[in-house]
Amino acid sequence: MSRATLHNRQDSLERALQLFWCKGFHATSLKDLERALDMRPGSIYATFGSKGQLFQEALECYARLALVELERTLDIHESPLAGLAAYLRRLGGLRDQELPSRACMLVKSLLELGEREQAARDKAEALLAGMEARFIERFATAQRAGELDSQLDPTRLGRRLQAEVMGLRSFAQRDVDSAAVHALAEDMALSLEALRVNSVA
Amino acid sequence: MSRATLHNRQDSLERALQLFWCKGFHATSLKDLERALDMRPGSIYATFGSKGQLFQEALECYARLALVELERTLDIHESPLAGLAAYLRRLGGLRDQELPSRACMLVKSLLELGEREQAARDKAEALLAGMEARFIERFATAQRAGELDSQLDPTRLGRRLQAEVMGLRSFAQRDVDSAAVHALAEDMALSLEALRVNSVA
DNA sequence: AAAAGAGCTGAGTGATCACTCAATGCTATC
DNA sequence: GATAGCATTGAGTGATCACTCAGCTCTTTT
Repeated sequence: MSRATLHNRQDSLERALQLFWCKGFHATSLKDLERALDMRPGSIYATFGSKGQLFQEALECYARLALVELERTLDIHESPLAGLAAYLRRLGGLRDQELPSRACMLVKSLLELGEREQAARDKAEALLAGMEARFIERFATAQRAGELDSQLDPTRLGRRLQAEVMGLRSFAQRDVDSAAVHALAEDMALSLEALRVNSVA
Repeated sequence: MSRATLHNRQDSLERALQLFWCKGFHATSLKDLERALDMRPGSIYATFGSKGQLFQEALECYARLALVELERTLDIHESPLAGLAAYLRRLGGLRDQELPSRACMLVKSLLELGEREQAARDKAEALLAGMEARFIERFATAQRAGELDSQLDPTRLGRRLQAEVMGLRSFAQRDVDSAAVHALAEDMALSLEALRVNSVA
């Protein structure tokens, strides 16, 4: 019966993600979205409901991709601590990649959104909590594996790491050269590796 | 001859700063500013030129206040490293104060502004570079005072500290309780103090 | 080929955006 | 009290905002 959809939903979502990640919520207009998705307003609203709902879906899509990326990096390292350090070093290459923004979209949203966009704000908040939880989990694993002093608190370490990532990525958004970002990531990775029990060296 | 000005310029600027810091550039409308400054559009434009120029002045005002605050904290500590650690610990109390935002306005601006607001973006960029320079300077002083290993690079340490502050303040913007922010700041302060040569402990 | 049901279109909605300017208000000087 | 001159006003500018919906197009079913 029905007409076939012209646009793939996931593909449209990823295009919207690029835009929102790059320009933020407020600076992205429906005109921008129409252009990027090659869709007319009616189709956008029929598919995604509203600009706010589309943004929230984009946030979820972003966090999903970010988590996959994190997981992939962690998986190729047997040692939990080495995996987390590798994740930091990967972020050191932020300025070398072609990305919509060097900064984390969740942090951008957390800082940009106000009470009027409460739902999206809550979504960003929740997704950040999810990332934090993953970090904490990994530190707990490291502790069970004996890589980490049993007196250290995985929760504090996880939050610390999240703050480091937030700082690293915000710093990378500055107009600094690639080497400075690499050096910063390296310093952070070294600090993290210094937590290893048999590396008091 | 002329009529006396009704509004104190600096006072108006600080009101605008509150608004911009809280809501960001895009989400702050002229209606909001008219209300907060108790000025009609004509007066605002006669005094500040445009929304963008007013924002830039607010950025400068913010950075001036932030630098004074940093300087005050550094001044009451003889040891450069102790001063920087105290600055971090002060930021640990972010959630306990009544502020427009826990996050740094310069970082918020850096993440929010795009090419269309290039001038304000450049301003935020420059002011962040100024803060970084102050951090680096202090690490260099610590090194000359023998508090810091001569092999360490004050520039890298300064950038690292700026990234830590960015991360701490962004993290504080999350919906976490005050204790978590205090703990995070404490952990960062301890890391910084661990750089002291005679504290290998 | 007709009908039915879905997706798509794009001109148009009222609201709000940043901003302007002719008129007016106020004060200091003569 | 008249004049000069800057500060202030606020209704109004065109542009853009997010969003709607009646009509159309396309595909499948009968």
